[in-house]
Amino acid sequence: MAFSGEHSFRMKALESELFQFRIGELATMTGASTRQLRYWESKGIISSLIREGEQEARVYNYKAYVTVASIKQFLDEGYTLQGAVKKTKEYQKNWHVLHEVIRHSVQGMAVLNNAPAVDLGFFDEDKTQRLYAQIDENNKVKYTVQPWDDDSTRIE
DNA sequence: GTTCTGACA
DNA sequence: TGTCAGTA
Repeated sequence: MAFSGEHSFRMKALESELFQFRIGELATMTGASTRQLRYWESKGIISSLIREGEQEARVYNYKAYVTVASIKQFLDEGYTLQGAVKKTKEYQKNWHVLHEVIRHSVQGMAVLNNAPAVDLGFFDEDKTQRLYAQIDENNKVKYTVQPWDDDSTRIE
C-alpha cells in the first residue's frame, strides 16, 4: 500500500524566540504566583529576557517556563524552594537529552489511513521508513512504520 | 487591564 | 509569600 501522507504543517522549534510570554501568562501556565516569579528572579533562580528599563514588563522564554514549571512541581511535592531549585538543577543538566529527542522526533502531523497521525520522523538510518503514532478508540497509542515516499504531497 | 517596585504583615 | 498602593 502506497503511503499517502498529507502533511499539514511542520512544527517549529519550541525554543523559538517567538515563543514568549509575560509574567501573568507564565503564572497561569505554571501555577506559580507573579510574586513568586519576581522573587525568584531577584534571587537569581530564574531570569527573564533583557528589558529596556526597570519599569518594562518582563518577558519569558520557553526555557524559563520549563524551569518554573519544574520548581513549582517540586514545591507542590513538599520541597522547600531551595530543595526544589536543587532538584531542578539536577534534572536541568540532562534536559538537552529530552529536548533533542523531542525536537528530532515530533516532526508534525500527518494523515495515515484517513486518520490523524503524529509524524515521528525516520525510523531507520537509511531514511526509507517513517514512524507514525496514532490513537485508537480508547486513546491507546499505536505505532506504524511506513515506507517513505518522496513523491507524497508535502507542505514544507 | 496588566505589570512594576516598594512596603507591610 | 500575599496583598495593597501608586505608577507607567
